[in-house]
Amino acid sequence: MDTVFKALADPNRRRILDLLKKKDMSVTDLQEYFDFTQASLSHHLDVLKRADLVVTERRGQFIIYSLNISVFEEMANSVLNYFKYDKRK
Amino acid sequence: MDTVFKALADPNRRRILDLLKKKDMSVTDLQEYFDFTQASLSHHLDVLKRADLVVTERRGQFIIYSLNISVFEEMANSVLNYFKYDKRK
DNA sequence: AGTATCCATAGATATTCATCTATATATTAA
DNA sequence: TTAATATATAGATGAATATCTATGGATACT
Repeated sequence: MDTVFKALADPNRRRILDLLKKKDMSVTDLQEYFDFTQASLSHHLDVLKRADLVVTERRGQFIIYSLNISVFEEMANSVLNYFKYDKRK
Repeated sequence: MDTVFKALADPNRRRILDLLKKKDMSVTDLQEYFDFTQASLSHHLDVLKRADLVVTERRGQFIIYSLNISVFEEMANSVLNYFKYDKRK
C-alpha cells in the first residue's frame, strides 16, 4: 500500500499508467512520450512493477508493459474507502 | 493534484488524515499519536494544508486541524476516475 | 558468427524530503 | 508585564529518489 502511494507520487509514473490504460506498450513505445533517458524510464517502470501496478510479458525482443488490472481495481476500492470518512461534529 | 498525491505518499500524513476523519484535533492532540517532534508534525500538517486536504481554525491558543471535506470528496472522485480505465484488447 | 536492437542494471550526482534543534510568534494565565 | 503554553519557521543533516552515463544481457536479423 505504501509502495503504491509512493509510486503514484511521481507525475511521470501517473502518466505512464494513463498511457497503459489505453493500450499495452513496450518500453520503446513509451519512450516516445517522455524526454528523459531510457534508463530513467526503466527505473520508473521498475517502481510501478514493485508496486504491483503493472505486469510485464516478453514478446520477442520487446517487453510489453500492461496494467495489473486486479491490483488497479483493488487500489481504486481501497482509495475510495480511504476517502470515505464518518466524522461526527 | 500533484501536491495531493505527494501529500499522500507519506504514511505519517495518511495516518494524520485517518485521525482527522474521526475528529478535529489540535497539534497537541495529534502529537500524542506520533513519536517525532512537534516541528516535524507541524511540517506534515503544512504539507497537508498546501495540498488543501486540511483546513485550520484558531480556537484560543490552539489551532484546530480538520479535513477539508470538499477537497477530500473531490479527491475521492478524481482518484476513482483515475483508476477507471477503458482498455480494449 | 557477428551486429543491431531492446531493456535492465550499476554507479555517480543532484535534488527533494523527513527529521532534528533552536528560535520566533501568538495566545493565555498569573 | 512576565511566564507558560501552543504552534510555526529557520537552518542543518541524512536519507531517499530522479536523473544521467556507461555497460551488460537478451533476442532478432543478416
